[in-house]
Amino acid sequence: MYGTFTIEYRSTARLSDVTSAIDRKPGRPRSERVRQAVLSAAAELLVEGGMAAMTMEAVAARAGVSKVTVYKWWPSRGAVAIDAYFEHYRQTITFPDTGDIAQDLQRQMSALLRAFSGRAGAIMAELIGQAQTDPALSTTLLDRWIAPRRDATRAVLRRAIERGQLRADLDLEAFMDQLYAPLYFRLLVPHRPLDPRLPRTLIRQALDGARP
Amino acid sequence: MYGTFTIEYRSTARLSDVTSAIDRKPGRPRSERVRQAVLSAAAELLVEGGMAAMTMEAVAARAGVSKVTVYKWWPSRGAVAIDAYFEHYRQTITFPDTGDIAQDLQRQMSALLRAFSGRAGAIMAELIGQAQTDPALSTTLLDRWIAPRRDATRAVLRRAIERGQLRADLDLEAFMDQLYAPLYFRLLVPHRPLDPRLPRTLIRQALDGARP
DNA sequence: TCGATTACTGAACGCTGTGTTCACGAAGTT
DNA sequence: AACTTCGTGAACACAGCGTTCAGTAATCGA
Repeated sequence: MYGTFTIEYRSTARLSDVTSAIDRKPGRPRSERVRQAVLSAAAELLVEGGMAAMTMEAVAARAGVSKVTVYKWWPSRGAVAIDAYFEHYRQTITFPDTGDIAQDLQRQMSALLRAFSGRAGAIMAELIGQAQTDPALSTTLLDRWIAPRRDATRAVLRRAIERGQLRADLDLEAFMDQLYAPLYFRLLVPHRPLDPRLPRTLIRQALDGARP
Repeated sequence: MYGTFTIEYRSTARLSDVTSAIDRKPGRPRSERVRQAVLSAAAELLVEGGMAAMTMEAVAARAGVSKVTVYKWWPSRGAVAIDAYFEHYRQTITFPDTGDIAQDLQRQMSALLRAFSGRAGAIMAELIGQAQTDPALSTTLLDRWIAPRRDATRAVLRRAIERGQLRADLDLEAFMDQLYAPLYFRLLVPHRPLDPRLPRTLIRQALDGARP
C-alpha cells in the first residue's frame, strides 16, 4: 500500500469561509440560505429532467428566490448547473495505489463506470453537451472535473513506471485517453452500452497491446 | 493492396430519385429547390455561428422558405442540422487496406483528425453535444456517422487478424474505442489539443501495449 | 442612532425562438 | 374538369432569456 490519492472537488467558496473572515465587506452580507436554496433547486431539477428542466426561471421559482438574484451570482445556466452538480454530487473519489497498477486502474475505472451508469452519468453527459456551446462551462468542467482526475491518475501511473510496471517511454496523456476516453465516448455516443466488464478489457488491452 | 473500403454517407433520398420513379404520388410534388435552399441555408448558418445560429427561423428566412414548410419535412432542429452537415460535408472517406495495419490505421486516423481540427470538427462537436438532449439526433448520428465508420474499421481489423497482425482474442469494439475515442474525447473535452502526432502515438501504444 | 453600502424582491419589460393553426394559392395527378 | 398534395404568409400562444426599476432588508462604520 503506497497511500491513497484523494480527489477533492471544491465548489465555489462557502459563505461560512467568507463571513468568518476579518475583511468583511460593508453592507448586507450575501445570504447563505439563498445560495443553498438555489443550488438545491437546481440539483433537484437536474435530476428530474436534466438540463432542459433546469431553466433559470424554474430554479428561481423552486428556490423561492428572485430571478435577479440568481443572475447576480451565476452568469449562466451552465454555471448554476455545474455548481449544483458538484455541490450535491460531491464525489470524493479515492484512487487506490496498492502497487498493482492493473488492479488499481480496474478499481478506479469501475467506480467511474458505475457513476456514469446512473443519473450522475446522464447529467455529466448533458453538461459536456452543453459545454460545446458554453465556453465558461467548458473551462469549469475541465478545471473542476477533468484536471483533478487526470492529475491523480498521472501520479499513479508515474509511480507504476518507477516500479517498472509500465514502459518508461509511454505517452501518459495518450495512455490515459486510451483508458478513459472510451468511457466518455460511450457515455456521449452510445454506440454500445457501458458494460461493467469494459474496464477489465480496456486495461488488459492497453497493458498488453494488440500484437500477437 | 487488398482493396479499399469506401464509406458513403447518404443523406435523405434525393428528390430526383423519387420523381424519376414510376409510382409518383398524386398532387403537387415536393420542391427540390426548397429542399436545397433549406439545407444550404442551414449549412451556411452552421459554418457561420454553429448550432446556436442555426435556428429554424433563421434557416427559413435565409432559404426564403416558409417556416411551416421546414417543419413539414424536418421534425427538429437536429434533423435539419445533420441533414445539412451530411449534404454539404459529404465525406467519402476511403479506408485503405494495404496489408500493413499500422499504416492503414495511421492514414485513416490522421484524416479524421484533420477533419476534426477544422470547422467540420467544431460542428460535429456541437452535433454530439446537441444529441445529448435530442434522441432523434442521437440515433441519426449513430446510424449515419458512427456505424458506417465502425463497420469499415471492424472489417479492416478482422483482415489484420486473419493475416496474423493482430491477436485473435482482441475485443474489437473496445480496441476501436481505444483508438478513436481519444479523438472524440479531445474534441468534446479539450483538455489537450488535437495534436497531429496523436494518431501515431495512439496506434503505437495500442499495438505494443504498456508493459515494458 | 444614523447614514452608507450592499443584498434581495416583485413586477414588468422587450426580445427571440418554438411549434402550431388558418386560409389561400400553386403544381402536379386522373 | 376534380382531386390531392405542396408551399406561403400571417398570426398565434407559449416559454425562456436577460434586464430594468423602485422598493425593502441587513449589516457596516461613525
